This record gives sequence, C-alpha cells and structure tokens, in this order.
Amino acid sequence: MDETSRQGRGRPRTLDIDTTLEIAMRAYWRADPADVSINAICGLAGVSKPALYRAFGSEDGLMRAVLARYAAEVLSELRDILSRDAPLRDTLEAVARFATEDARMETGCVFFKMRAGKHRLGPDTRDLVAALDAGAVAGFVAWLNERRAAGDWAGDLPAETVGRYLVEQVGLALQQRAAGEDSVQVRATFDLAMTPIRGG
Amino acid sequence: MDETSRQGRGRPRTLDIDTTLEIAMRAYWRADPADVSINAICGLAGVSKPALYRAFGSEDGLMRAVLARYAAEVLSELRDILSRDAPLRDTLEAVARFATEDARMETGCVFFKMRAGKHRLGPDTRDLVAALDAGAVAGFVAWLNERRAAGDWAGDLPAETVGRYLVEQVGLALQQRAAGEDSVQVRATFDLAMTPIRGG
DNA sequence: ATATTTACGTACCGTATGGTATTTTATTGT
DNA sequence: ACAATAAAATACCATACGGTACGTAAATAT
Repeated sequence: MDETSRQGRGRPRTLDIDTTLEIAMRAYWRADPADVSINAICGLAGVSKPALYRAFGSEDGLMRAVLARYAAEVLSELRDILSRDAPLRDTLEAVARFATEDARMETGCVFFKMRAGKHRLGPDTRDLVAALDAGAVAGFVAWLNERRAAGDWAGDLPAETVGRYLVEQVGLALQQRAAGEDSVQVRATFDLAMTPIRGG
Repeated sequence: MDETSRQGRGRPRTLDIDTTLEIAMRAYWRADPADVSINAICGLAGVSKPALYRAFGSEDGLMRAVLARYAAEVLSELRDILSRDAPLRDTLEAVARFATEDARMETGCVFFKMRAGKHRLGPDTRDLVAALDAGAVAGFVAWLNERRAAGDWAGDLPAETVGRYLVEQVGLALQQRAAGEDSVQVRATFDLAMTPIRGG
C-alpha cells in the first residue's frame, strides 16, 4: 500500500511512473496525440525508451494509461458539474465555461482529440475511448432525465438523442479551441447550439 | 486548347493527370488524407513516384490540386444550394440532406478532413483550406442576409456568427459520418443544431 | 542522321517511427 | 560471498515516409 506495490528483488526502479504519465499527458494535450512520438515523450520525460516500454508495454498501453489519468483528473469535472443538480441553465452555463473558456482547455481536450483520430489508436486506448464516450453520453442522459423530472426541461425529444447531441457540441467547441479559433466565436457557436435545450 | 496545352519537344507524357487526381481524391476521401501516403497513391494509380512528383511537385502540390478539384466538383454543390433562393427551410433541408444523407459523403468530406488536420498540411494546401473555409462562411453569410431581406429569417444575431455556426455544424455532421456514426443520429444532431435558425 | 529535349522508372537517400537484444548495474535472498 | 532477480541504457532492428539521382526511351528540330 506504499507508492506502487513494494519493491521485490531486482534493481530498484528509478522511473517515476506518475511524473512520466503527467508529462505524456501534457504532450498529448498540447498537440495531437498522433503527432507525439514515443521518442519525443522519452526526450521530454528524460526517460529511456526501454524504461518506458517496461512500464507501459507499448504505445497503446501508455496512451491508455494517460487517457485513464486524464479522465480521472479532468473529465471527472464534467461529471461533477452534471451531478450538482442545479437549474438547467446554470449547469449549461458551467458546461459552456468548461468547454469554451477554461484555460486548461485552451489547446483542446485529450479525450476528444483521441476520439477524433480513433482509427490511429491501439485497441486498448480505442476501447477506453469508446467507454468514456458512452459514459459521457450516459452522464448527459441521466442529467436530462433528472431535469425533466424536476420540471426543468420540457423537451419532447428522447434524452438519448439530446445527450449525444450535447457530447458532440462539447466536442466541437473543444476541437475549435484546439484549432486556435477565436474564443468569442467558439462561445457564440456553443451558445447557439444550446438554445434548443435551454430555450431562446 | 486541346487536352492540356500542346506537347512540346520531348517524350510525350503517359501519365494521365486527370485520372491520377481522381484516384488520389477518392483515396483522400475514403481515409484521412494524413493517412494516405504518396506511395499508396502511386500504387493505386499505377504511376511511378517520380512521375507523380514531376506532375505535382510535392505532396503539398498534389493535395492542393486534389482539394481544388474537390472544391470545384463537390463543394460547388453546396454553393449551388445556397444560391437557389428557395425558402429558408427548404434550403436548410437541402443542406441537411447533403451533409447527412448524400451517399458520396458517407466517408466524410475531403475538405473538412483536411481542415481538421490542417497542422499536418503543406503551406499551399493549408492556404487553400483557409480560403475555402472563408468562402464557405461568406456563402452562408450572403445567404442569411438574403433570407433576412426576404423576411424569411428574423434572427437578431450577426449573420457572421450564424454563418460560421452553420459551417461548423455541417463540418460536425460530415465528421460524424466519417467516424461511422449512425446516420439517423447524425441527422438528429444536425436537425437539433438547426432549430435556432429555422425555428421550432 | 544527329542533337536536343523531356518523360520514363529503378534504385536509392536521409530521416523518423515503434519496438527490442544485450550488456551492465543495483538490489534482495540464502 | 554469491546466486538470482530486475531495471538501467546504448545501440540496434525492420519498416515506412517524402523526395531524388540517374540512366534510358521517345519524341521534335535542324
């Protein structure tokens, strides 16, 4: 129960898995994951390539580990926003801020970047992307049903459809930010997209 | 005024530029352009690499030429739809069909795929992408202003904002189709996104 | 006929990628 | 002390990429 299970017999590892994951995450976050090579990550983290493969098995393993960390560290905030059960408009505003204004999202989102280029991912990372995507939709759907029960949302469309819609619009906003589009226009686009849900 | 300007002195060229462009276009259309190598295109077209470089100068030159052809051949349809001056709802329906149902767009759109990965493009292709993007926005803006003058659109937002919004939503739909998402869901998402413009 | 011009394609260049074989080094168990 | 274990890093592997040097073939001009 110490840091990583206790050390066995051999030479102690000097590679700091946590720090390495953090550095890889920032690299994938800033650029497109497909454009960040293992070599580049090794350079950034000051780690040898075999050390990295010992720790993560493959590029797929590393990307999956990074994405898992990212989900726990960043995407969880979105889940938190949705479970605050605030009025619908307040929650949508919080989601809008997260997607269009949060400084950490200035270069986009690791999850949506990976999702956009999912055909380039290894199987494990791809599976996690699919699971996170389904989870995001499910999160929005649950929130919508809650809002409907609270008399806060009167939409006549299936929550499934709208949940998927919300995920796509958040993804679009984050993609626009990653592409360097003007923050004001990104927000305007997102607000327009939200009017069918929150009303004129 | 024959096919390509008249032949000069040397050995006549056997490479068919038109066919080669067509084959390259289909390859870029089916996959992500960044994942289609020059080697692959040479193989598909049955053309040697030097022949291809002789004709187009570089990968950037080839991609630019393909994109120009694609714009003239496919994107022009969108421009046509916008200049029919039909009622707003009819035009939006035609745009929706183009983006979400047209069989040729089943694997997405060369333009939006290149735009999504614009950081991977050479300078010439990048410039053309930017020009086409600006042109698409301008096309929607002109259409919106026309509809406003015709009393067909009462939106109080700047046409610039809505024009950019429309381009982004069309891009999103085509991106979803390229990702293999369910066609019905793509259409539902697009329709939801259009409600702020065409009304409930 | 011969020189000139131009396209042809094979075979290659340098660079980068994901991944590994191998030797050395640091630790624990007996 | 010494065997066993495991992580360290250098130096390498095969493959693929965009791009080109170069010798050859086919046309025109003189």
